[in-house]
Amino acid sequence: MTRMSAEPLTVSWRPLDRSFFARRPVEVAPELLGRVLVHDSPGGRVAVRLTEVEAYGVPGEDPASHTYRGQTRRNAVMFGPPGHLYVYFTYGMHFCANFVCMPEGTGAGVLLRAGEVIAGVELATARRNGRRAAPDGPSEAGDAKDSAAPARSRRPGGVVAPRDLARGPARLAVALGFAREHDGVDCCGDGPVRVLEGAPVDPSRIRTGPRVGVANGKDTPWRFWIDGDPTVSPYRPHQPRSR
DNA sequence: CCTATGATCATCT
DNA sequence: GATGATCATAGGC
Repeated sequence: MTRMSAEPLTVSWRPLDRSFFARRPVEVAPELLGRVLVHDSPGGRVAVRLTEVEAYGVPGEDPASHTYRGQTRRNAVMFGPPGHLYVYFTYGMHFCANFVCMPEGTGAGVLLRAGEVIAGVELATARRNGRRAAPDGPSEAGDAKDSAAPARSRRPGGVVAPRDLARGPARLAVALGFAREHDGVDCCGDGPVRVLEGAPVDPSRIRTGPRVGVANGKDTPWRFWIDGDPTVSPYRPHQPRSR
C-alpha cells in the first residue's frame, strides 16, 4: 500500500544502536527502510524517512562496491567504525551518502537512495533550489555551514514537488545538507546526525532487485525499497558513456 | 509517460 | 586519460 504523504506518521524517536550497523550490509539494508535520518544544522532540522537503499559488499566480494579493490583515501571512512556516514563526490557535481556497516576495518556499507522528507520540507526545498541572489540580499536557505544545492539543480521559477526532494541519492544528500564535510560523521552519538528507529517496514512490503546504475555486479539484487512508495526512485540500468 | 544527452571533476589506472 | 552507486533538461508520444 502506498502511504499518503499527508497521513500522520507515528515513529519511534529512539536512536538506533551502533550494533545495528555492525552487520552485513545485505542484512542492514532492508531493516533501514522506514527508519528516520535526522540532520540538525544551523539552518534547521531536516528528517527523512528512508524508502530505498542499496547494500555494497566487502573488498573482493562485490565488484560494484567502492571498497572492492581495498582501501583508498576516498573510501577510508568505510573501513572505519560502523554507524558513520560515508559521503562521496561523483560525476563532478553530486554527493551521495552511505551508512558504514560491519565491524571496524571491514569496508562495507549501505547507500541511501531515497526517502520521504518528514520534517524540514521548507529547508530541504531551499537547499534544492540553491542560494538565490534575491534583490534585497541573501536568501534564507540556511547559513554558510549549509551546503547549497549544485547550481544545476536549480529550477528558476520552478517548484520541486515534495515527493521529489529526496527521490534519488544525490537529491537525498542535498535535502539533508550532506556534502564533503560530512564524510566520516558519526550517526550514533550526540552529534547533529542521528538515525531513529522510526517505523520499521514489514518484510512483506519490501521489494528487492538489482542496484541502480551499476555496471559490475549488475545482477546482484541488493537494492531494497518499500513497495509502492511514491518517493522511491525509478530504476535505471548502467549506461556506458558515448564517445 | 518515455528515451537521449550533456554537465563536470575527483579518483584511479 | 577514462570513468562514474547522477540529475536536469529537451524532445517524442
